Amino acid sequence: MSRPTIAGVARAAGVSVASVSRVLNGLPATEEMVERVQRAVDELGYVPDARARSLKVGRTFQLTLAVADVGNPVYVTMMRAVEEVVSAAGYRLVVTTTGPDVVDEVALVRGMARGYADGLLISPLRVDEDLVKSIRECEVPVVVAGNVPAKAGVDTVRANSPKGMLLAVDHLVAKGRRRIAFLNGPADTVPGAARAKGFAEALRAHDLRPAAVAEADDFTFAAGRAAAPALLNSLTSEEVRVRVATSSDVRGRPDAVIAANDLLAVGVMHELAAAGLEVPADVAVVGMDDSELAEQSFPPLTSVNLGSAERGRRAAELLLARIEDNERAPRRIVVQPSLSIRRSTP
Amino acid sequence: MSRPTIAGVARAAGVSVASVSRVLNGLPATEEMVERVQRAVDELGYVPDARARSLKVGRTFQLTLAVADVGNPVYVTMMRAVEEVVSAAGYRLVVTTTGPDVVDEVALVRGMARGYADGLLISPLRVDEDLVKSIRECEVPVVVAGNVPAKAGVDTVRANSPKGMLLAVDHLVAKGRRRIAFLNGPADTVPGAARAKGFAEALRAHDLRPAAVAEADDFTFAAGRAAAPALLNSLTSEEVRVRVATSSDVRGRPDAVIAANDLLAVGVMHELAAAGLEVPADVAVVGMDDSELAEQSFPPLTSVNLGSAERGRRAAELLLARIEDNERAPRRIVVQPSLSIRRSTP
DNA sequence: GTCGGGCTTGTAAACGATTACAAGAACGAT
DNA sequence: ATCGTTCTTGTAATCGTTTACAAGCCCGAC
Repeated sequence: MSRPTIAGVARAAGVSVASVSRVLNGLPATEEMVERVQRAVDELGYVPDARARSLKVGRTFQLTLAVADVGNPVYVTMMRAVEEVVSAAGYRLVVTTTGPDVVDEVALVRGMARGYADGLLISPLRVDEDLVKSIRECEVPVVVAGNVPAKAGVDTVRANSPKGMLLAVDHLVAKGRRRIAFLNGPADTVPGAARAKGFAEALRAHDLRPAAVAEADDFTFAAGRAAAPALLNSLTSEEVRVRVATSSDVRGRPDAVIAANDLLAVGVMHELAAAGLEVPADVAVVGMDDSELAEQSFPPLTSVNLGSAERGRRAAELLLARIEDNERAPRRIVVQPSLSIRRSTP
Repeated sequence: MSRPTIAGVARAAGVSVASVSRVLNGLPATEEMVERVQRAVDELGYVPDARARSLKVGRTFQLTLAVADVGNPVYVTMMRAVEEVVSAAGYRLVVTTTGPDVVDEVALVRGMARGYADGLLISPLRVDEDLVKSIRECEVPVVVAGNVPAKAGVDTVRANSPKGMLLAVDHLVAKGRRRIAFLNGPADTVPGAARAKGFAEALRAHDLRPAAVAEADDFTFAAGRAAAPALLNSLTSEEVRVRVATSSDVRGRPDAVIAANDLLAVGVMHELAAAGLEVPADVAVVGMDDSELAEQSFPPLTSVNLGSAERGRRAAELLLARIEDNERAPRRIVVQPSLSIRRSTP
């Protein structure tokens, strides 16, 4: 009844456990030996126990991908890319969710003792001393998809948010928009900070001033909707000021909104529609991540492709390489963005 | 340099490995013993090896959730629910993707030898003899979120698609729609077959005939868009017929479309917009699954809630119960649907 | 004072694989 | 015929835990 072990197979085949193991691992053996073992294996339906195997060989053949929110479509893109690379290398991918708090991430990395997986690929929203420390001390190789200080000495693959932001602003400006607003996620997150900085720089490069800036509580659709009214209210007060000052065209109601990710952008579009404003005629909207949601949303969302698929792929490759050789110098890869233009911009 | 083992801790604390193990597992020990072990553990930063532990105790404390497509938002809902239940019970959740083919599912179940996880929760798109057989023979408990024959003797949690379909049709009829079309996913899948049947029954219950039926290659957004023209073409030919026949109001261009899931529904909405038709004024659209996408889409999508969160929760509970007691009689739970009305219907 | 009972702790045998090492078989060359 | 080489196979140690069992200790009761 109980599952057969290698000893059972050996007994059934009338050979030693070592021989069974050898046949199963493709080591040289005689025709007849292979034949006998194979028959016994088939007959008993034997499958090697992964636990025992990994205890002995010191590897689990599992890799963990930790993301903050499975509901964020950007992780779908990334996950697909990671999955492809790691499964080609013979690993199983384990996906876990950390939630938005850095303490959860630290706990995950700490608890990531050897034995659960052979490597960890983490995309942290917030980074602090503790997290960096726990990553350095982690017993298994860790690759970060995101931005951690170079001195952490860890492999990283990150996006170039400022450049991406510039692409978005370039595009909007080329289409004649000058009153550009920004809906960020939490500014105390790594991507939030990077995008805030990028937005400011990009506007400066065009000699523009932000039409409005708001900050959502989270990188989610709901938070985007919730924060949008603040953006809309600030529009209103801008409008008031315009009427008083009759200023240049850089004042007045924003004619474009850039959101820090696609979920927020879609949230904004809903609120714009609720306010009776048309996209892109009245207000153009640009998202970031170029996730599947960008093409599914209506109108389809112009979005900055921050290379999530490529980041996933490169990060997975880095992880595999480090598992191979833990002494190699840490690499820091930056993936360049591109812009996917769709109908939410003119 | 290398990771400390329980033997190292024992040496450092000047006690036996058994004592260390006992302290770590909370078995009775003297104050002083606990103290010494604890200090040694802290000092060395010892963490038990999960592999060795699970080899000995025969459990991995991991549960696997296998879904067909991580990009389908319905699985996000389900995954969240499952995660909550299993992590409360002290298990880690491993999510894997099977792809749309039944052979992949069979391979997954077969390869699910004890040692990778303590249980499997699978939501198969297609079910055949082989799959049922592999599930019955699987060494770890398996719970199916979906419909498999009762004779398979396996715990299942499934949705009530026909009832859900009826809710959708009831709603559309109540709003005065009579020319109802249906965009299904592949009819050779379990949900595809159930929904086709449900749609036919629901229309019959209202003495209506289908305005049009089309079948997408997949339950994805892209497949939905690709299949929509077929639906639209059939609309056109219907329209032609109407012009010729001046028939009753059950003929003519569909004034409502029900899609077999939210992704397909959103795909249809895109094509409707491209054809210059307004939702819901010209055509009402109803999706199924009531996933996050339903509220994110524009207009927000009326969708049949097939209870994915509850299904996930119940399935996880069933799995935990079966792990507890593998002899209990298999249960077959059916979760009742409800309708989430949004603005894609009048 | 001795003996039995209850605790605490240590010794050693698992769990199910892989693999170093040694022994045995086969075979060609001298 | 004997020796050495090579190839195959088996024996046993090992990975890092848990846990059954035994041994030792302290204590109170007779």
